[in-house]
Amino acid sequence: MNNITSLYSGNGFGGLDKCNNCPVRGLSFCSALDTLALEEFSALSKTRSFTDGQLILTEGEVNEYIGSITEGIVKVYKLLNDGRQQIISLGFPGDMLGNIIDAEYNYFVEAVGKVKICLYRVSRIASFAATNPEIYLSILGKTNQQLSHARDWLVLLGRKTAKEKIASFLLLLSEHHLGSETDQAFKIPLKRQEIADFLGLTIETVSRNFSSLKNQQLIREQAGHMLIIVDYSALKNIS
Amino acid sequence: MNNITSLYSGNGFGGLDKCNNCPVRGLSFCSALDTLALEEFSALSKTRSFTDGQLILTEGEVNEYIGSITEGIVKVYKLLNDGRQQIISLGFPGDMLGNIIDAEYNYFVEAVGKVKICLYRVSRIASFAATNPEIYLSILGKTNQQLSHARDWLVLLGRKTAKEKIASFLLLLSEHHLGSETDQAFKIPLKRQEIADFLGLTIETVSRNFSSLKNQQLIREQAGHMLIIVDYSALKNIS
DNA sequence: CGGGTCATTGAACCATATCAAGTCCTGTGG
DNA sequence: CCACAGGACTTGATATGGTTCAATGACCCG
Repeated sequence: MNNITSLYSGNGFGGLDKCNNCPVRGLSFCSALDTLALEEFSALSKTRSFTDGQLILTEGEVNEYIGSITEGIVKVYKLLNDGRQQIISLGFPGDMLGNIIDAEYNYFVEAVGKVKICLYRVSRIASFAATNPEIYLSILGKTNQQLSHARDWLVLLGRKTAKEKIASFLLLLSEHHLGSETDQAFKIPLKRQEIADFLGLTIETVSRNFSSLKNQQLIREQAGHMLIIVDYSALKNIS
Repeated sequence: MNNITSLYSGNGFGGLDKCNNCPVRGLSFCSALDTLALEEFSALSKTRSFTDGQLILTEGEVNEYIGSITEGIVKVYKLLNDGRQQIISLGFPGDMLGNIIDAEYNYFVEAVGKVKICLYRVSRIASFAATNPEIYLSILGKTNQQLSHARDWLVLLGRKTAKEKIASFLLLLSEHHLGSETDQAFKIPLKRQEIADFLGLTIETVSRNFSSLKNQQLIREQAGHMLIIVDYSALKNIS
């Protein structure tokens, strides 16, 4: 076992330095806290790292932690009995993982590349909230955002064609500027099979539509899955 | 205009009687409040009724109210430019409508049959929460539940076949026991077109799969869209 | 009874899945 | 630095589930 539970151990160094240096300061659900509350809150956190493909949370496990992604990308997915898989969401830096409501966690969460997460015990959130109820509002905000994204994806899965799905997916990625600051190229973090599982397609259909967009000169792909959107507005129209 | 905004006017009679007689007492997000808080909270509410097909909330409107469904069913949906429609969720008694986070509301909500809703101004929730922060946790719980349902539906839309979708839909309805207490038959509240828009299918495919399930003797349909699930476990297997 | 909406059914078509090669990367060991 | 092995991706041929188009049938309400 080297999932979230077994890795939660030892003391974090806590304190405000940790938060002030945090790459997602201002994005995470903790960002709503004032300086005083943040100091107290940060003492409750532990930072953990995961490598590509590592399982972070599992369906059915006791829902003991929530976390905030500080670095990297995760995929959240569900499985059907026969192995069919649906990726439910991608988590980017600043996104919240887990929830403080359910007794059991209901999804699989897996690191896509190198990932760092700032973790809190659900039970400690409750006691912290006794004096800092605004943390609930903040978590509610993150949950509401996830709901909004999930519902957008419902429209995509239910009513969009394969090409529209691919275009929407690329635009989603481009919003998260995954490349260097200077370059418009960004890395596609998912494999074709994962893209397929995210868009409700097969790997072949994904591949064909990538090729088609390349032929239409709307995108270009470079070594190492680096993508350049050549015609942004055309892609937007398609989506 | 006779949507939610224009109908919010006049004084509710408030007080605990209202809540004690409420058909969704114990289901709604207000149920977490203790007697004292509930009395205060209920004074903020107004009850409004809607008839079949009436628009309750609109995409783009100022997000001024949240509500709790006390009677009836609503459909929450999104539209694409070209008119394609996806129903995002069905709201049943006890379910929350709207949110207290966003500045604008992002969906269309329409009454399916006769509907009653208990309404609160978002701005009043904020001031109420100053002394009763547990209301946030309660709203968070409802939001989390909606997220969970949305994610289940992502799997359905992305990875299930038409027949699996229909079976899942019928089981969803059966969980909400829409019929009389004594009878196992329940009413299908949606038209075929609406079912199609919920499941990401066409009306014809929905119809064909209903027929097929009838031929297989797994379900029966009576006058007025009353449905009987003959073989519950077979339906469960399919889903 | 008659007109409209809603639902069913049939036939043809098509977007996507499935099956099957092949090619291109990428990391590894020599 | 090259050879090679295995996985990832692409492309082609074929199959098929679901859509589309069209006609008919059932039901409800005036």
